Amino acid sequence: MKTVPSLSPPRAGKARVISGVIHGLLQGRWCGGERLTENAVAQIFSVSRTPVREGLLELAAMGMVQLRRNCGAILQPFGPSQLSEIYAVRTLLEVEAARLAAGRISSSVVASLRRDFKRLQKEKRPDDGWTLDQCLHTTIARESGNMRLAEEINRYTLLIQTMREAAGRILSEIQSTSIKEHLEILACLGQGDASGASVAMKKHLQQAEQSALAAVQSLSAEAEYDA
Amino acid sequence: MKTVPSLSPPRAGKARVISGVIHGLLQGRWCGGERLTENAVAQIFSVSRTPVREGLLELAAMGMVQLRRNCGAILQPFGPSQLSEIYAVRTLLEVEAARLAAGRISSSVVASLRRDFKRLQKEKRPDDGWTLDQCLHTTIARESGNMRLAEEINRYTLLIQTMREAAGRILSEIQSTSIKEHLEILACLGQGDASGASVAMKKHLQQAEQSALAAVQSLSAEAEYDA
DNA sequence: GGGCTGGAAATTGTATACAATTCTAATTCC
DNA sequence: GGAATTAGAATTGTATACAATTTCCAGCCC
Repeated sequence: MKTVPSLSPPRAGKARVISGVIHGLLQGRWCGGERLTENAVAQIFSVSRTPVREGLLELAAMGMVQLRRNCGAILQPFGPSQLSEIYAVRTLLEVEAARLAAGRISSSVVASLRRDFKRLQKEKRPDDGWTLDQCLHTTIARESGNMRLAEEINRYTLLIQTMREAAGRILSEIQSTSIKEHLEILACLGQGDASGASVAMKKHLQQAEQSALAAVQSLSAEAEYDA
Repeated sequence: MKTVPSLSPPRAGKARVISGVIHGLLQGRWCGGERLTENAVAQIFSVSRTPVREGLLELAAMGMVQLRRNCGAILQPFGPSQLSEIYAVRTLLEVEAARLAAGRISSSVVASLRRDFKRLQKEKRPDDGWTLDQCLHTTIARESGNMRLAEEINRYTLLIQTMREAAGRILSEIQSTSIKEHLEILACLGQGDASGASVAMKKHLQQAEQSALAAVQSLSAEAEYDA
């Protein structure tokens, strides 16, 4: 029997908690250092404590909250300097991945990605740009040959993505001029140029950081305006 | 009123699950790719599904299992190559932390650690050696100035520690000759020599990797002998 | 015989109830 | 008046029950 798609899917609770808390942090509704008890979070999002606990565990793994027993979840401050720290670690990981991938990635994979970006360059669909960017980073991470490194990178990619979703559409406008950077990374990878790929990746991530920084600042400015 | 210390503390369940699964993986009782459902794990460790779920979430964050919905937790293979990957990432993070810390750490902190190691060198208590090693790594991570980087490093330190505990005493024998390496790191940090600190940290971690590798191999050999 | 549909079993996600611990604060003793 | 102690409240950890979904296999149609 076909069931009607239910209004609130069974595992919506945890996801709502996670994106909701991040949303609140990015918009400055909650400030760092504030303490949220499990019951409070449960009440805020109208779910039971079970998904709250799991959501808080994931948020702690993301570094957005700090769990101390019987003290509630302590919200970590989030602003430009935290974003900068995130990108510093991300850069460290991804530059290494690019270096390692340069000697291992197959030319067909590079060619395929290159084709996708070339097509994107003509068609201009900003939505696909973001997914394609993610795809490139994920592929390079995987092709580094170090699965543990790839996992860490994917963790950060997911963190950025979650932040994007939580922040709304504001972060999605920019990123379109970075196709050239992507193509440069791919070119170096195709030639097996490890140091070139490292440099290109570093440059790309520095640009991404600038974009994200501008977005976060506009977010907090908006929050201030609301207040 | 004083209560009698209970035999099974309330949050022993999650910890038992985590260390138990790691123990089983290290000893080769379970092999990679195997699938464990929540109910199965709950039965094995005689706890309810609640601590099992939370434990599996942490194990997934550690990279020891992979969670796929309605498929059970897939155990990741663990052997010398996985250990090598772990140390590759750990080295990447900690070398950067040492480089950053060299320009920021206060000389009094360096002196204090240096004194502790000097004392250890005379007294020869292998237990304290391990905790002091952890203290050094944690301190350098913190003094890097990048709290996100410090968190990631602590995550790996904790992972290694959990593996040590799960593996029993086997891993604790070695590590005693590394005091010289520690002192060399401290010397570079004291002089603000960033590149020297990087190199010294890298050397130290390469030694640690060799020790851990030997321990893991002896563990799997033991497991083979048992079979 | 192969592919598809249906439904039952297995599995995960959530809610609630309870147990144990820890924090707080008031009370009492010095 | 100050400090230790002890009841109470608040918070987290665990167990169990239920809901929803997914998987898997048997039966059926082509």
